[in-house]
Amino acid sequence: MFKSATLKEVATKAGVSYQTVSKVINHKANVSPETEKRIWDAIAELNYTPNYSGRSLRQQRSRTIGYTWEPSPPDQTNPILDAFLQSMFRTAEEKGYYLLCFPFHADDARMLKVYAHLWDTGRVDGFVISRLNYDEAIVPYLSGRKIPFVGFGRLEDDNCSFPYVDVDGGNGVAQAMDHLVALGHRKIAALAWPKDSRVGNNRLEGYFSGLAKAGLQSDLSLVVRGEGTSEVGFDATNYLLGLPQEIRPTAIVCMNDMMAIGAMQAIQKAGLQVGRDIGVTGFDDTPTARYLTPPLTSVSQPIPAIGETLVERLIELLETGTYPEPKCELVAPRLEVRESTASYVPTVG
Amino acid sequence: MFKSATLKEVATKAGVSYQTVSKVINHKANVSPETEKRIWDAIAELNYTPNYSGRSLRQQRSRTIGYTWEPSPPDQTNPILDAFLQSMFRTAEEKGYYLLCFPFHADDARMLKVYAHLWDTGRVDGFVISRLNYDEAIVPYLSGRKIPFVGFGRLEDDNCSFPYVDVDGGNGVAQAMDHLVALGHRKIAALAWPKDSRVGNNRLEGYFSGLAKAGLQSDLSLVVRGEGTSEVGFDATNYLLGLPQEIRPTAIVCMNDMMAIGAMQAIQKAGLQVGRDIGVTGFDDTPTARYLTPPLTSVSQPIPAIGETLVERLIELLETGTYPEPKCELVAPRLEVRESTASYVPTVG
DNA sequence: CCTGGTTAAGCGAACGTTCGCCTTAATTCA
DNA sequence: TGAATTAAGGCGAACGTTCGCTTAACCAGG
Repeated sequence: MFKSATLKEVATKAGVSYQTVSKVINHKANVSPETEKRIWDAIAELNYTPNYSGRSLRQQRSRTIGYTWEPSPPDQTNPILDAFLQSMFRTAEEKGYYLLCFPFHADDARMLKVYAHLWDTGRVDGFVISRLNYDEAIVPYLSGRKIPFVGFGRLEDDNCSFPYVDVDGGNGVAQAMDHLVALGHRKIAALAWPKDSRVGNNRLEGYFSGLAKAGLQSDLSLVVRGEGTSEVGFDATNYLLGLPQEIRPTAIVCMNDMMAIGAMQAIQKAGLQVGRDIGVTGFDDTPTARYLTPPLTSVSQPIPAIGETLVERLIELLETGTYPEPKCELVAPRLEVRESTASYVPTVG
Repeated sequence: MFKSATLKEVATKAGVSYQTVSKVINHKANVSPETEKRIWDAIAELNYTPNYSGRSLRQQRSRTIGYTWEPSPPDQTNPILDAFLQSMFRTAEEKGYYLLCFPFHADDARMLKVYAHLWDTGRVDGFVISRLNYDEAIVPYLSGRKIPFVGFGRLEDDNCSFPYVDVDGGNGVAQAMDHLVALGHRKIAALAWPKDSRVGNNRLEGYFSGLAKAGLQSDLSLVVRGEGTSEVGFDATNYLLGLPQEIRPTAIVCMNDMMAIGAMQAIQKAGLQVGRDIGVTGFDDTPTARYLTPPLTSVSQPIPAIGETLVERLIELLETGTYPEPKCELVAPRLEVRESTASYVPTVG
């Protein structure tokens, strides 16, 4: 391992004290132009790079951000992970920071220990956290210890007690509802997540507000809940298709793409055509959504922008000590209309 | 920001010098049992955690591993990313290391600068690299500077010039070929990647070796190349289905799942049944593979084991300075047989 | 000729460790 | 009894920075 040159070696070469070199590098110097040039020349010649450990020891900061996430189950792919991570890495690097990624542990106590260790050792200056759900233990822990963090997602009924950026899932689903209503649909079902999912409930609100806005009655027999898998979507849709004609839905709004995929399979298996006979919308705009037959209309989240915002805000918090305004932000997703909701022919009922 | 206690505070509390505390922590001490107990008690009471910067400054090592990867294009999902990262994080943590993840830059020179910066500043002790292709600039760079690294994947014709773990893609495709031949297929096509893809060519070798093993002639008009997207798979399959009956393939071996998906769509659009009329195999065993209709037979890579091995080897290299044996390793993938290759009825030709 | 203000740079100290050598007192052995 | 050995722990130094105070030289104004 070849060590890089140190301040002292640069100083010797330039004929100044090493502290002066430090000042020049940090643009805090009061030096003559000639001296400064000599110093910069020496730096270039020796290929000097400031040592990270020395710097962070002195400054008491690591310029490192910690992040972990709950891995997808082996039978699913996290469609946003790659873009989310890259956007955070890029933003951080631009500001001289890097991300330290650490493993997820399902055991809360174990997980908290890892957060604590990274902080106590001074390996990180703060955290980005995601997968916020009702029972999140990490938020009170970090808040209580005054450890800086920003969240991707918020807690239930949280009145902005910590800085976060979240997708307005309700808004997204409401957009899907508006779209379906405009196409002429009047009986619309929802495939929802279990009741203990905060994200799921938030999205589902858009379903009800969409109904209300269109002046439609909500019928709870048209709301089916389950884990967001394609099997659940398949089974739930079979159930919906078996309902009596007068209440059978002409469109199905799904809280994620996996359930939408299952719904489409069930519809096709029943001999119906997705889009013309029954409209289907998803949520996430998974990369595969556009390759399904027919391509799936889905709500798309601005993931790269979110990653960027999160990191920017955290760094600002770290460097100024105050929360940037607005402390909490809700960003609107966008509906990507495709053929799974095209060419619906309303029957005058 | 509450600082953790320091060695000195612990020492004061225990009534010894702070260097002695350090020795106790590092199990290098010659101290009486009573003193040791006093020290451990003080450590527990003050909740002391060794400072990371101080330690790495002194030891001249960061216990940090750098990793970056080429992000998937926005219309695709990297099916192995999540599992690969988590397996590396876990293994590293067990050994007291963490991963520093940094952004990918398409510009080689820019990318090299980031690697150099992370190394020169002492932020990382070594790297894991992936996406090895013919023109990989990073391998000679790191080798030349004697910077420790291990690779996921190897270079063309590389006689183990650096430590790596790679999937034996040819073996995987050969398994698929054996399977198809056993089912009675005699005319088998391949959907391959562009010629400049090392990974793609490696997989394709399994196609030719599979043909040879079965004593079948290879027909280059049955090998279609293109970017590994579902569109390419779709178009290529349409072409194959249009071939005259005597050479038209009864099975299609695809070098990834995306092309297999396109192939299945083209087959279904032509009114044929995947599995019974034409067999299709993929590669990657994407989580969605099992949810396609019909479920896709695909070659599955032991990703978590690879991540684990890579990190273990790198750490061993870092700590001992020598390459662990075997320096280079090729692991065999496994064929997951599903319905896309089921119930084929060979017609006596 | 002295004062006070710049300008340019030096210097000591500190951040929290680890490492190797040194000291002290007690013990052992001939 | 005196020298050699051992156990237990102290001490100085170093890793590479940054920070704040001091200093030396120079200059203009009274």
